[in-house]
Amino acid sequence: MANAGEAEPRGRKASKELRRQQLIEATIDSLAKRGYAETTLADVADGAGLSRGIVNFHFESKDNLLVATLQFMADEYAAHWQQALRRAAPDAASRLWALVAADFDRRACTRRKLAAWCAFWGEAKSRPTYKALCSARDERYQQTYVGLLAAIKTEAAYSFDPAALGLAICAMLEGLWFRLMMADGLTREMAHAAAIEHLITLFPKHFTAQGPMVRGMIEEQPIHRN
Amino acid sequence: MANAGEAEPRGRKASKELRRQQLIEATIDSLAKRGYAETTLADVADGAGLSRGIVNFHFESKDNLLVATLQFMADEYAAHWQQALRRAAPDAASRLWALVAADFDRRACTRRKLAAWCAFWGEAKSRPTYKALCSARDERYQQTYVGLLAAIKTEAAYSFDPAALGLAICAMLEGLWFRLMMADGLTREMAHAAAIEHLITLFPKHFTAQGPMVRGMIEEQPIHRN
DNA sequence: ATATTTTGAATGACCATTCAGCAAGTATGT
DNA sequence: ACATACTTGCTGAATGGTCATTCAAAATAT
Repeated sequence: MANAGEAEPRGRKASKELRRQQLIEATIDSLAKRGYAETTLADVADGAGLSRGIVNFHFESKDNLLVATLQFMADEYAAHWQQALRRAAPDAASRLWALVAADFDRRACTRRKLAAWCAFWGEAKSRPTYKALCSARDERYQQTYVGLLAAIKTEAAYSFDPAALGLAICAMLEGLWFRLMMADGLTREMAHAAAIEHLITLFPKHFTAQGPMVRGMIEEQPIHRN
Repeated sequence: MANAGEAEPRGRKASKELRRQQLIEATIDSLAKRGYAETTLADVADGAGLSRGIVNFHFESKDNLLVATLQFMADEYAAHWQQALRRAAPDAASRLWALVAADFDRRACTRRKLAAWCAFWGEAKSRPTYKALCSARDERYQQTYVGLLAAIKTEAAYSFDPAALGLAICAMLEGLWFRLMMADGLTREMAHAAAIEHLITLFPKHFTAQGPMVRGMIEEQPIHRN
């Protein structure tokens, strides 16, 4: 393993781990460009600038490569929103706001990544391995929302059901990602704005267009974030 | 063409149109069971109980069959929600309620259909024909929502942006369909309940758990629908 | 020298598409 | 009624192309 902080060796000296990562990136490219059904090992190898047999050497099979790719994207996504959560102010409103912002962050929400997610989603229903990976991704995420919504509910006189709203909000965020793929005129910023508009309308006591209100400061100055 | 109301002829005498429909249904079955990438003409033909060459005889190519299938599903979906709209009471709240109910209606929202939609969605980004058909489906639907939301807004003192909320609500409904595929414990009824919970929380002056309130009757008895 | 990584041609499986022929129906003539 | 020619729907074996996978040899490391 190369020392952290130093550049990895290139060319032949590339470590096994680096080569695998490189092939995973090429796979995401191919999925985004050609879709799941049209993604071939030849295309992945070409994308990585390597020869035809390389994937089977490092991953044994095409299927392994695809699973590893999905695994990587799921891990990366989880790390991203969990970091956003840690960095947010500790109150529920701020955390909720940060989670939504993370979903439309420039790093997470690229055409390339969305298209790759989309490709896996399409196959997930009929491939138990994909389905399990996608479900695991969603479940923890949704539970986090439900927890935050429950906290928000106790802070003000709302009467919603946190479990139902959590499901609906997660579905909305996923749906917005999806529409970013499908609708041509829709931008990341517009989708984020729609999600925010939604939060504000749902929880007028916690959010304004400027951001979340912090408990104890309600009716005072709203805090602007991001 | 057979007389309306009479049974179509079977076997050899089946009309061209009936045969095409039969093959489209078999295609939806195959997409739902095996996913897009694994759907073969042999599987479709077997599913229809016909021979291997049959699809090329009636549709020229696999691609034509898939486009015809997507077209059929899109038309059917549009007819379904438009009928729900016509049958609803004329006020905006009732119409909105009816649209949401239509999305989770037993006829429209079957595992089979959802899975087939899902299969197409996964490929839509990289296939312009699919993308155009899916987008056309979504656009009119979303515009209908935006119109109803604008009407609701004028009826009461809300301050939301109808365009943004319309987008978000459509995304939520699509996302819920999606989750019905992915999350194992989720039922049609639960998803519908989550969508309703959402409407109630967004527009407390128009909806209760019992249904939409009709203008002029507000603060009186809510009307129960469906 | 030995081990590891990479190459790229060969292999074999799978699958869409083609098409010659068969079967079932329909029209016309006797 | 029957026979004949013609049309249409259907079949399934053959074809050719694409692609994952294998592997012997080559290149590069230690």
